[in-house]
Amino acid sequence: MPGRRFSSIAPGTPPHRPGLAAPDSRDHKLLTAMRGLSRQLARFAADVNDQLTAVNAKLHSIDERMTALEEVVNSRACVEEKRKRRAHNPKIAEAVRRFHNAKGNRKRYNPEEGLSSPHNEAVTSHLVQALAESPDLHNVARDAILSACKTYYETIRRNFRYSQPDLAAQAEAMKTAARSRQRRKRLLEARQGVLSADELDFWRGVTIDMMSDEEDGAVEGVAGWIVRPPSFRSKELTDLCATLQARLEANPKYTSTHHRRLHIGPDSDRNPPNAYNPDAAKKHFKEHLIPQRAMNHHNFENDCTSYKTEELLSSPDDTDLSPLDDALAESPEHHRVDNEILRVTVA
DNA sequence: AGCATCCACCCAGGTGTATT
DNA sequence: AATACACCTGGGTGGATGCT
Repeated sequence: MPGRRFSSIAPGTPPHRPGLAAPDSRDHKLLTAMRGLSRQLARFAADVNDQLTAVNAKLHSIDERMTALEEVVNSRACVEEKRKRRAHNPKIAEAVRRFHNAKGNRKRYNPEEGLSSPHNEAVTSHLVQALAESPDLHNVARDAILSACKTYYETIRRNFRYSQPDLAAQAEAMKTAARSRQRRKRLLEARQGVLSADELDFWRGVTIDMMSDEEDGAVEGVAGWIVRPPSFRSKELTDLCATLQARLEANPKYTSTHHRRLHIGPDSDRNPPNAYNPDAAKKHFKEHLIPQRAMNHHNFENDCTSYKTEELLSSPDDTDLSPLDDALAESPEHHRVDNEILRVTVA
């Protein structure tokens, strides 16, 4: 402990000096010394406690920063791993798109034919030839340009397919799914922003799959969101979500800039994610619904496998029932939302 | 200004099929 | 059976736009 000095009254038995003081006086001195020593010990203990608290706080802070750093590094590694298969080169892709759609370009892909049809083969050759001669891409391998052309054809082909009447419902389902996923992502980010230090440990590992769905709806003519919590979420996590949501909505800025959560809907019919961090799953899932597959460390934060296809698999009958109808048809005891708040603020 | 939403696009990965 | 390729699916991203 730097700078700390003990007083000259040393602990221990005072030296025996016969005849210099009466026994009462010696006892008094001894008591005084002991009191002083006791006070010093108390101060010393308090100092040690303070220092330990400071060290613990520092360690906690370092631990949090390390965790955050690990998450960033791991998510980068995950992205790089996933993208190994095809080089991501927006520059080439954009050049292909611009050239293909340029007013002066008369050779364009026909999405009604396959990539290897004579017409589309000719378009590909034309694009590759022209782009390879472009000053911007003169250092780029022809294979990379060819790959970008094929990819762009896929985009055109897909758009064509989704424009067909028989795929309209599927295209709509995809859009709905993407919208829902975006909403859950924003919800997760917003809640992470109001976590307190003592909630961090419990929250660690939560994914967007654990957030409620927010479906478009209306109550008594007021448009907003119908909240549908995941059926597999533990009560503890639901309670924490409620706390965080209340914290968010205590902020007028938040309430004025976010959609209104109108009504408690029935639990979401989304399936639990296929994989999750096993330790986090024990806290975040209902016991009988814990995913069996462990998510590896690399994709822990970002994997959202349960999202895939669930919205697409809903029966046609389901689509006839609006989210509000769903919500109102459900009995009140099933209505559990993140915060149990019915907030209807007329715009 | 900040947020929600839509849209276009990229691209990894899965599946089916033809070829060797 | 192994390989190559075409095609399809769907998650992620960023820009544009409209709303509060």
